[in-house]
Amino acid sequence: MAGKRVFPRSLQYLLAIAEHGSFTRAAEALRVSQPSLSQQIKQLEESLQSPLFSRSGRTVRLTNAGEIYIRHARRARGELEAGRRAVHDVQNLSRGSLRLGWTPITDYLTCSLLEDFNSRYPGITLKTLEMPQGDLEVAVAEDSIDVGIAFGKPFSGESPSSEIQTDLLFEETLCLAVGNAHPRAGQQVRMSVQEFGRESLALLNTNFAMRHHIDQYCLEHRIAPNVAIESNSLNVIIEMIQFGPLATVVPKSIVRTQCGLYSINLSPEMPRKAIILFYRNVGYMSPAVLAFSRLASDWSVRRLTQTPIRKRRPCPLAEAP
Amino acid sequence: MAGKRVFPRSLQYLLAIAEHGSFTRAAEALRVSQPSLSQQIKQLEESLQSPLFSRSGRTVRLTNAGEIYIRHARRARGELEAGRRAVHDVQNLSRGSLRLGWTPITDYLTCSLLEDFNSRYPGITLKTLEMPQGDLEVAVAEDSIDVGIAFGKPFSGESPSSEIQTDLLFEETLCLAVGNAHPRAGQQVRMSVQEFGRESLALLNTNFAMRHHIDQYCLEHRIAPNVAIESNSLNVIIEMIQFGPLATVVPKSIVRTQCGLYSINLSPEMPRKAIILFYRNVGYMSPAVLAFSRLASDWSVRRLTQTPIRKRRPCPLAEAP
DNA sequence: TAAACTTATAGGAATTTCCTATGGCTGGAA
DNA sequence: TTCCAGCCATAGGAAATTCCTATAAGTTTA
Repeated sequence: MAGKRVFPRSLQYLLAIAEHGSFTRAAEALRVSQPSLSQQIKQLEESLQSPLFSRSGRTVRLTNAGEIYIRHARRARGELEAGRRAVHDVQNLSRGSLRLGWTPITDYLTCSLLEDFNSRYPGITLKTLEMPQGDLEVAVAEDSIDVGIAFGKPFSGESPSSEIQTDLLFEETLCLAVGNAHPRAGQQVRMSVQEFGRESLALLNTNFAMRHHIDQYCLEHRIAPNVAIESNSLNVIIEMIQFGPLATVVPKSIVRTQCGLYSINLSPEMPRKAIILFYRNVGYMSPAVLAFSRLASDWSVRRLTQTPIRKRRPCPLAEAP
Repeated sequence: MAGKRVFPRSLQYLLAIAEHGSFTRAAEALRVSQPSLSQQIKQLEESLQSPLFSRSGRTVRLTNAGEIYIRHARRARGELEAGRRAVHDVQNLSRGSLRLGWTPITDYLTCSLLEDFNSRYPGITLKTLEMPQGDLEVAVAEDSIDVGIAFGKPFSGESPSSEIQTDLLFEETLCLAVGNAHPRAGQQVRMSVQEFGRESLALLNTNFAMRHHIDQYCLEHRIAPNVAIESNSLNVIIEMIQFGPLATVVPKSIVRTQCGLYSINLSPEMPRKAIILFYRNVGYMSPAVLAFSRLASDWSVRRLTQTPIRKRRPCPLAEAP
C-alpha cells in the first residue's frame, strides 16, 4: 500500500546501473526486466541531451556527464530519504513544533506544564505567544497558534464553535493577595466584601478578562473597588504588592508560587474560574497537539491530587519570544 | 521530446500547492485538472503515512510534517536542477575532465598544447599520467585514459584497431644534443655516423620506444652506440648533458626549448618520427576529447607554420601527478 | 437558504511503464 | 575463422499509472 517510493524510476535505475556496472545485473537486483532499464536510461539521456553511459562492447561505464549527474542524483535521493525520516520523526514526536498562546495570567499557572512537555518531548520546539484573551480564540480558529490556554470562561461569544475542543485543566479561586509589609499579611480569617472595598488595590487593567471578573464581583456585591494602580503587567503588580501596603486580586495558585505573598480569602468567595486548554478539533491535528493535550490532562490530574508547589520567580519560558 | 522532467509529479504538485495555498489555483498554474493534484497528494501522504496539508473549510495549509517535508523536496528539486545544468556545462565544455597519457619524452614537446587547452577551457580539469609508451595503447583501449600522446609509430602491434583514431601532431627529427662544455657545442656541420659511434652517450633505457629507434639506427649503420649512462628519466639525462662532456639523442625540438643545449645533425639523418594523438573513436566521445583533438590539430598547424620556441625548463604541468 | 467556491471521489480515457521476444554487436573459445 | 555466450537495444502488446470529466460533499458568503 504505502510501498510507493517517490524517487524517480529513471534515477533509481541510473544509480543501480552505475553501481553494478551493468544493465543486466542491475535489472536482476531491481527485479525488473533489462529493457526497462534501457528505456528509462534512454529517456533520461534524451531529457538531459547527453549520454550518461558509454556502452562499448561488453562494458558499461559512466561518461563524464554521467559521473557529474549521478552525484546530484545521489544527493537528491538523500534529500528525499531525509524528508521521509523527518516526517516520520514528526509522527513520533521526536521532531516538530507547537505554538502556544496564553495570557499573562495563565503563564504563571501552567508554566510547569510546558516544562513537563519539553522534558518529555525535547525535540519539539515550543513557541509561546502572550496575547490578550480575546485574541486567543481568533488565533486558534485561524490556526496561527496550535493551542491556547485561557483563564475564565472562554468563548463567551456567539458561537459555541464545535470546531474547537476545550479541556478543563483545573479550577482556580480568586483571592486577595498581600505582601509582607501589609497589615493583613498572614491573616487567616475571611475578609468581608466591605473590608475588601476599602483596600487600596493594584489591578490589571480592563483589557484583561480577569479584571472583568473582579469588576463583576464588585458590581454584584455593590461595592466600588479602590483601584490605586492599574497596569497591563502582572509582573509589575506583583512587584508592587510584595513589599508595599497595596493588595491585589489573583488566582490563589499564583500566591502560592510567589515568595513573600499572602492570600486572604473573601467572604463571600469570589467565583471559581476555570483554566482551560483549547485547540482546533477539525481536520488534521498534529501529533504535537495531541500529545500536548494528552500530557495536559495528566498534568491537571496530578496537579489536583498532589499539588506540588514550588515557590519561585516566574518561569523564564513565559518570557521567551 | 526532451521536455520530460525527471522531478516527480507528486513533489511538483506539492510545491505548487504550497506556493499557491490552494489546490485549484495550483492546478490552473500547472495546467492540469484539480483532481489530479488531489490524487497525487493523497498518494504522497499515504506514502509518507502522514498528512501534508491541513484542509479545513476553504483554506489549505501545510501541516507541521508538510512544512518539514517540503524543505527536503525543494532541496531535492534544486539538486536535480543543478545536475541538469552541470551536464549542460559538460556539453558546453565549461566543465568536465580529460585524462591524458603521454610518455616522458612527448611531455617536453606538447606541454604548450596543454597550456593552450587549459587557457581555452579553464573549467576542464586536465589529468596527466606519464607511462611507458606500450601502456598508452592499452590504457586508451580500456578507457582508463581519454587521449594518449605518443612518440614514434604507435600501435605497432597486431591490431590496426579501427576503434582508435590517430591524429598526426607533427614530425620530429632525432639529433645529437650536447651541452655548453662539449667540444662540439655550436658545430654547424653534420656529424658522420662513425663520429657518432665514438661519442659517449647518456641515453634513455630500453624501456623507451625512442631508445629502440636509436638502436635501430645504429644497427642499420653498423655501429655500436657508446652508452656511458642509461636512465629512465629524460630530466636526468638533460641535466647530465647540460654541463658535461656527454651527448645524447633527442628530438630536435627538445634541444630548442632547453637552455644550454646544442643540436648536431647527423649524416645520414636519423629517421623522422611522428608525434601522434590517439583516442577511442567508438561509441560515446566526451565533448572534452573532441575539443582536445580539435585544438590539437589547430596547434600542430600553428606549430609547423610559426614555430614559436621559448627556451625554458621543462613544463611544470608535465610533472603534475 | 441559496450561491459560490473548494477539495474529494468515481470511472473511463490517455499516457507511461513494463515485459516478452528478438536483433545486433562484442569478445572469447573451439 | 567460426561459433557461442553475454550484453544492450528495439519492437509491440500488456499492465499499471496518471489524467480528465462529472459529480459529490463541505464551507463561506450574500
